[in-house]
Amino acid sequence: MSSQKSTAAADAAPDGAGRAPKRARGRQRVAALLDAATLVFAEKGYDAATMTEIAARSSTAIGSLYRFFPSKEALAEGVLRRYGERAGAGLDAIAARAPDLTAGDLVDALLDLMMALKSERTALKVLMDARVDCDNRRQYLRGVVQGRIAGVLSAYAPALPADRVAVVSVMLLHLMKAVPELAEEGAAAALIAEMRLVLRAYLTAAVADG
Amino acid sequence: MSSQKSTAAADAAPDGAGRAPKRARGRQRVAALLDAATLVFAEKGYDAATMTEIAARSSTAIGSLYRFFPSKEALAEGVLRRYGERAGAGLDAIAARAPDLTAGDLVDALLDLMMALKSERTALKVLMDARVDCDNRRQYLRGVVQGRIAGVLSAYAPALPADRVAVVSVMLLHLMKAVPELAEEGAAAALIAEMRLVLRAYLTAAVADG
Amino acid sequence: MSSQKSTAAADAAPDGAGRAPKRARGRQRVAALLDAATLVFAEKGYDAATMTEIAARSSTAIGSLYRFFPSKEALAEGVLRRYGERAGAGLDAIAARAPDLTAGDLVDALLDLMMALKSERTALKVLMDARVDCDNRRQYLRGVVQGRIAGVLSAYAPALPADRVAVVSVMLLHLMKAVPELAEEGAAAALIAEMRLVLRAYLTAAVADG
Amino acid sequence: MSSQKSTAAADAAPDGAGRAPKRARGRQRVAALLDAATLVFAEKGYDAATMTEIAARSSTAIGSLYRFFPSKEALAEGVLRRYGERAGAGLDAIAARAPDLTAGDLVDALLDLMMALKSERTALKVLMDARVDCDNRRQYLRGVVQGRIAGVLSAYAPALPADRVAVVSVMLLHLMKAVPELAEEGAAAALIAEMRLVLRAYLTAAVADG
DNA sequence: TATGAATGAGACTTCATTCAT
DNA sequence: CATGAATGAAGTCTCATTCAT
Repeated sequence: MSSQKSTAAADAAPDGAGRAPKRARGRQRVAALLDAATLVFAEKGYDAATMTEIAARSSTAIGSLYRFFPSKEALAEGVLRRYGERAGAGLDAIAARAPDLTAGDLVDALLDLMMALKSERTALKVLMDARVDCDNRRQYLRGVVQGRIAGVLSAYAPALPADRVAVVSVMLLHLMKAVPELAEEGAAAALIAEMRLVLRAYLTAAVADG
Repeated sequence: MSSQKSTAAADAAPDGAGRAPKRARGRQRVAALLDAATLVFAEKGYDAATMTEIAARSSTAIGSLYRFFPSKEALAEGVLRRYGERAGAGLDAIAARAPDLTAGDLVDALLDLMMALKSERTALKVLMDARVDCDNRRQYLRGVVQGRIAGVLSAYAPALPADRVAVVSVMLLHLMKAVPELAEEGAAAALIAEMRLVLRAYLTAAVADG
Repeated sequence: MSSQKSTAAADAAPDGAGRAPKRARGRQRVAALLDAATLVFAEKGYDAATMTEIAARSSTAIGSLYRFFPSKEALAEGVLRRYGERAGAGLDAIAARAPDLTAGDLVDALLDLMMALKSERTALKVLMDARVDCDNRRQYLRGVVQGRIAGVLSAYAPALPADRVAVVSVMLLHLMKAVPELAEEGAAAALIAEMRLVLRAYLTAAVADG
Repeated sequence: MSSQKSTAAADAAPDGAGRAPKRARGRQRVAALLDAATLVFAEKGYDAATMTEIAARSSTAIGSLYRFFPSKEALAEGVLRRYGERAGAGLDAIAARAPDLTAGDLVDALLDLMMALKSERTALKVLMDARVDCDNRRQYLRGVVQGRIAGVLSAYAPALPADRVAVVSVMLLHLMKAVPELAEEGAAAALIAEMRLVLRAYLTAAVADG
């Protein structure tokens, strides 16, 4: 609103309202870059994906891509981080409702979340498999998501002892990882339904035993 | 009886006894190459793995690697094929014993096989995800292993209707895929035990329902 | 008038005058690459010529060479194409003057053109012999040059029947091909003079007979 | 005739008659190798021709090829040398008959020889263009053939002064070089006939002038 | 002596990253 | 700050040549 003077004479108003649009534009750009990166990583794999294609897919100059993400690894990290945020938010939302859910509803909620993040999951798998930022990022993400699932589980079954929560939540995460792949098999619907049974049976048994 | 060939692929000399050593050395070399390739693919991923490193790890000149596997893709196919053979053989052996096994024993047998193939499984995952020989080999392997699992299931529960066998065996495969990853987590032993529970519960329920 | 661009391809900036320098530099770079390629192909032959040397000779990074010519074959095609353009232009110019020339003058003009293109001719020979882009480019070039010579001949001797034009122009082309090689022999001057005699005699006889 | 004992017990009679068959076999082998080499060089060009293919085409083990020709360059030199011998012999034969021939007959004889050596000429061209054994062999061959043509010319026209013989024979060689290429054009027959005219006209004029 | 598996230098090509404009 | 041409390290693959059998 306040300025289209994108090229010259833009160095007034150092902070307050002047740079807001700039920052907003930056955010949009970052989002577009992450979208494109997620897409291309998922399609081609980490190594085969090229920075040039990612830039092109988001209509960004390659130089600008490097301004926001100073390396391919940083870009991958960005994709991973955003996934972590989204998955975390989804899991937190489920955790909030967990106390009032039946086992079946809880499983449905988790499966729905998984399906919603399906495209990002593919990119995620590729990036985790690529030996990129192996230890730092991987640990982090694992921790974030794992911890959130533990949170959901605790909220759902407050009586479950901590050691069981740890084991069961890891198992739940691993079981849910299979969902996006099942969704690509021939009989996707039947398999997802079957997975719902598996999860519900496991969850019920785990909570009862605990 | 007369040989010390310790490595693998040990169907001994059915040839004219003339230049057995030559062929034997070739087989050893191929096995060493596949071992190294499996290792490096698992460590680095398909693209990041370099033919040079695979050659070096098996103490082979790069030219010799290319004599046996004329391209990186062919090498990946070799790794996949060998995995298919080993997994197939293991599953067939289990299928033979299946009629006499309890659910718990069957699950144990499957888990043991999975653990035995653990290192190869990691390479397998990477190679299946890589956009290599996508359709031909992937379909084939999937078919071979999937079919073998269906065979095991049929042998174990002959009364299970065909459509259930199909769905349940796909689900079993996907569940077992998680095993190698679980084995790399912190509390590996507890997680494997937990997976045993999951599988036994699912298998029992599936057979009872069917 | 305002420019020092000494190299070639000097059809000056018909663009929007905005980023002329960028395009001009590209043109210069392409010209330098083609010059170096022509030289190296001529010296070493197609296969023995290395992209690395061609890049080095034109003070270009290997990556830049590949930006302009995405493969060795494309580079060879570029060399061929430029030769075709230059030879075509030269022959067209001769055709325009042909009606007013004596046989001797016409032969001189053709020989002069041949000598002017001498260095490119050597590269051309090598590239035509190489089993590269065999059919497409080869046919094309042959057609362009052959057709232009036929044009010169028709302009010079309009009464010559079409079938004779075809045969005679092919023969002229083949005779002229020997010129660059003669120029590298010991007694170059004498041989060129001799070739002038051969051509004049043949041309005169052919036109008279026809 | 004297022995079929090709495998064993052939090490008696160290020199005289015993090793004759061995030597004969060697000669055959060399001839087969040169034939294959000529063929493959002509087909693929010097660089693209592989020692392995040349060995295979002559049913020779690669190691044996290297026993007779210790390098690819040596093999090329062998091909060139044999061509020189054959062309030299042919030209000598023509020289012997030259005094009794008309210009037309002489040209016919030369063209016939050229056509007879056509396949070898192709290999020759490829090898001369490849910058192999550039100076030594090339000079040699050029000298041998050039000298022989000069011999033919002197025999045909004893009155021609030496300096003219030199120039005319070089020109004749260069004109004849075009023959194999003309033979591959569309209207081969017409072009060969045309070339006969060119050569006869040039030869007649040169002898008359001289 | 014949054989052909083994060797490794070096070619073509790609692409992450930089920096002049 | 944006742009995208330029850079060069590194990867896959070939093939002349050697040498153990």
